[in-house]
Amino acid sequence: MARLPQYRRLLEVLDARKVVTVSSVELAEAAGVNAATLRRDLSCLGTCGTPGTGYDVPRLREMVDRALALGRDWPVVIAGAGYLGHALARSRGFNSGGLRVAALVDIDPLQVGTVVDGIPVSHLDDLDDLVHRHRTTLGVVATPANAAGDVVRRFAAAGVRAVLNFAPGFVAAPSGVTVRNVDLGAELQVLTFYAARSAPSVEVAGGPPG
Amino acid sequence: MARLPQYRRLLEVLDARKVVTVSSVELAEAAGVNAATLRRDLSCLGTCGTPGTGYDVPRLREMVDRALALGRDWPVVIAGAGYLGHALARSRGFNSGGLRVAALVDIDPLQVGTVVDGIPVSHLDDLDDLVHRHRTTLGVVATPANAAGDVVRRFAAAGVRAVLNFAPGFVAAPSGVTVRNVDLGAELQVLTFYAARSAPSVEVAGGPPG
DNA sequence: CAATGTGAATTCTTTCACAGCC
DNA sequence: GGCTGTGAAAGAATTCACATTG
Repeated sequence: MARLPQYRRLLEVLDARKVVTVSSVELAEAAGVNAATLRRDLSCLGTCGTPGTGYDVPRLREMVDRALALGRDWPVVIAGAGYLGHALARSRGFNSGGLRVAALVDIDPLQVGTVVDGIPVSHLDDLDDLVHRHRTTLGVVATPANAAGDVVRRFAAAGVRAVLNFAPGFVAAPSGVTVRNVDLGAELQVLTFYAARSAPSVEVAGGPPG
Repeated sequence: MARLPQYRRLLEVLDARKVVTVSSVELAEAAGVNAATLRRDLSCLGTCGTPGTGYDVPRLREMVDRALALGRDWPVVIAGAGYLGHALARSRGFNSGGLRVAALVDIDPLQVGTVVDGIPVSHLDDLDDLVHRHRTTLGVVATPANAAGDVVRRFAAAGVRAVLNFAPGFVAAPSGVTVRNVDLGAELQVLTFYAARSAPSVEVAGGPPG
């Protein structure tokens, strides 16, 4: 479910505030979804709430983490050490819940050999080596569009199981690999549509699973 | 439609290659969607293909641009001049088809006054002024999570019609404003789910319009 | 003949509404 | 009384299949 990370973050906040119990209505409102939708989402994780009371925050948080398979170590390799690669490497979302940016690769000689926030930048040609050495199953593409296809294939050949691609344009998934394409420019282009019509609304991006 | 920008990019590529005609099957395959889905998407723009032949690339491209209201000038203001703000300000997706990053704002004294790729970085307090001066209707939030709510409200107060929020956590839309929340960390967390189960597939992110 | 555009069917998602439990 | 979990209804999105058109 694409909404689980959203719930996870809210639970993190509640937990930090020592809130012990939360109802589906409260959590749903904070997440910007319908309460019934939230309850159905959570019911997929097994029975996790108590009727009349609500959800136990630490327990629910743990169940969400288990569903997302967080909690174990998830070393990530990012291809592309430009501004986007830097931003992702330093972001909390890529370095929490077991996720951890283990290495960056690039082809720019000025970048290769530098260290970003404690993470070394290696050459793209070392990708296979790095993936094996760090036991990496997740790759991220933050390169220009024309390099994306090649990089995804390299990730796949190295044995990565899933790739998050930020380069614009559709990249097909090599067999055995899940590829998720996120086009930041496209997100903005969709907004021009709404701004032109000016029909106010709230959206949460996240592709349908399948 | 969230897929129109995807089609737009493919048409751009075909146009550059001087391809004059394309069939729904070809275009759908390149975009990673079903041909019937593509045809229905395009039929919303009005009749634009010729049976027996296919779609005229330049003409279709123009129709997609019109549907997305591209072609006119879309000045964008980005809040947050960290690595992500830099990446977005320089990206082609934010600077094509009429879209144009006109200004950046930050609160860091080290950033304010600098120039990024020809775009000046001003102080957050000048946001209202900048939005009016550039006639901005689109805002982008690339700040830390704790600042996002405040910045969105500032954008709204300044009269922006739509905001793209990259800060994690749901930000509710002030009345009259469309807010699109994109959480890059969440995209990666969803991939852990697939990597753990290792069921290969391709996904294209993009929230359902609502 | 080849390929669009679209009713009809299918599938997926969201929401309602309420039985059951605390 | 309040709230969860879920069957059933409603609503969207996708896909099929074909009449229609160049």
